[in-house]
Amino acid sequence: MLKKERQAYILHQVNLHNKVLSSSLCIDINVSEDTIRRDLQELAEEGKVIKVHGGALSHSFNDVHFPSNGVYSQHQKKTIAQKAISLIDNGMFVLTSGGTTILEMARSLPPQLKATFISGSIPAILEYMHHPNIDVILVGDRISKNSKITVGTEAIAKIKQVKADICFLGTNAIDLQHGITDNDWEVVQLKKAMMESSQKVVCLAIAEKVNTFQPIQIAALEKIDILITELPPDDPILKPYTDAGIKVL
Amino acid sequence: MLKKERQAYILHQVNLHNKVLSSSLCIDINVSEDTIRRDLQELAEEGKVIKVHGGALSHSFNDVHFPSNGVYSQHQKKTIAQKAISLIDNGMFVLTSGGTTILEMARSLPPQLKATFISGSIPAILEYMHHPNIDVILVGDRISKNSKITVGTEAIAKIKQVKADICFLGTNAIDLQHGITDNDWEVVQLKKAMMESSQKVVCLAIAEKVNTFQPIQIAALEKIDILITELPPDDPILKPYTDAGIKVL
DNA sequence: CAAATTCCTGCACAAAAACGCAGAAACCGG
DNA sequence: CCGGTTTCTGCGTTTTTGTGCAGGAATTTG
Repeated sequence: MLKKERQAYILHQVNLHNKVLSSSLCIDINVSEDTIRRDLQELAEEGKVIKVHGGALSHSFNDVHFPSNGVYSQHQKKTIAQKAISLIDNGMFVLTSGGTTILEMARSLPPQLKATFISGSIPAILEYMHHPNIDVILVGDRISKNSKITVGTEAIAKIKQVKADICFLGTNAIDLQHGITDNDWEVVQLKKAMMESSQKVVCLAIAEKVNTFQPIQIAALEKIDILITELPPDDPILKPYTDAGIKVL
Repeated sequence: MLKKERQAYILHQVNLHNKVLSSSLCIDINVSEDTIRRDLQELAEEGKVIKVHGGALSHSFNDVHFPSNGVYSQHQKKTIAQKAISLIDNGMFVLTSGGTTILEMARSLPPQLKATFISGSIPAILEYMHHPNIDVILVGDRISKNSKITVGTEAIAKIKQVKADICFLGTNAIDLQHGITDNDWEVVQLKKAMMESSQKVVCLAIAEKVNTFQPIQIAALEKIDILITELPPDDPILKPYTDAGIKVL
């Protein structure tokens, strides 16, 4: 990996997460801690980041508010993202839906991962594009402006042509009775197609979405292989899902 | 293998993968590392790539690309954008390529315009998405990270299905002898398809691109209907194009 | 205040760049 | 066809750059 490339990656991470730990960086990129420190020092001299003990901060972080946590339950989503990423191996074909949890996953992908990601979500695609080693396939069709993903028969047809290894669904609602449900007809059609085109189906859901439901059903519980929340797998809330044969992480 | 040939290959690799290692290049092409370095140096001096220790990077890495022209030439591009927009009427189907000039046009679209825009350029799509009255169709396929547009046979096939009213091409080089030319093979294929699918073909080019050429031809001059630059239509530089039957704005 | 990180300095080693040079190929004007 | 020039390429050698490692100093944290 080239020096500039590495620094671009660091900068990207800093701008996304507002902070970065040199320890986690040197695991991600797989270089010595010294190299990371030298990179951070250079970036700091160019005024791109603010160097602090143990890592670096984004410049915008210096300003007023303290946005990272709380508001969008970002911390929980990061936990979920980490678990999800452990399921991805080099060379895989990965289908993803849209949504903020998926976005968090996209941002946290380790840079040395080589895989092919397929999606119709514009924000997710933007993240995948920044990644140095990921091939990106964009599913085309009409764009739904409020969900920022491509929807329509063309998109569904394209997804059906794919045979992906794994599929990650940002989940708006899941419960025992209705399975996974959502409130946008077109998004539901897409997610159905994605599930059919994948060997494994993984649902990402923050705990507050568990045991809630929405008007339209995407699929019954049996169709789900893995469920990921920010809670430990043995949390009592998740027990019924484990009992239903779903692997819970 | 000829020098020019080699450099075109290098450029293509950079445009595809965003980076090249000089070590891998000299294995691929089977020349000494010195030759590669000299090629990279030349390309860097022409501003085609950014040379770094160990290889070269595409411009999209460096945050802002200053195209030899100190001030971004944004003013010229705004002028071009205004002229281009005057060609769009309500209800039209509009095909657009990528590039900064197209982007400037996308930003300047009047909010009451109701039309359908079709493109594979991610930055352009982002602009269209923000527009209140425009329907956006995204052409899907593999994403070229450097040019940030979708490329590949799927994308071309989709474009060929379209019958658009007008097509706007961001133009890298145009001259009397070679017509419009470019340096990325995959982008060239796309632009060709777009021209064939449109009733009218409009080229947007800042004046410094006029009377220059690149290795790969997109189309001869005769295929162009309208040429837009920031200069007044009667500027002597543009006279030969008017004589060739092109409408110049 | 004590333990654990993290940071800095100097150093060593490897990879890549720069430089000068020489042989080979292409070009060109008689 | 030919001798001279230019361009291109590859090979050593030297210089620079990038990276990791070991130690001691500085800092955070409990």
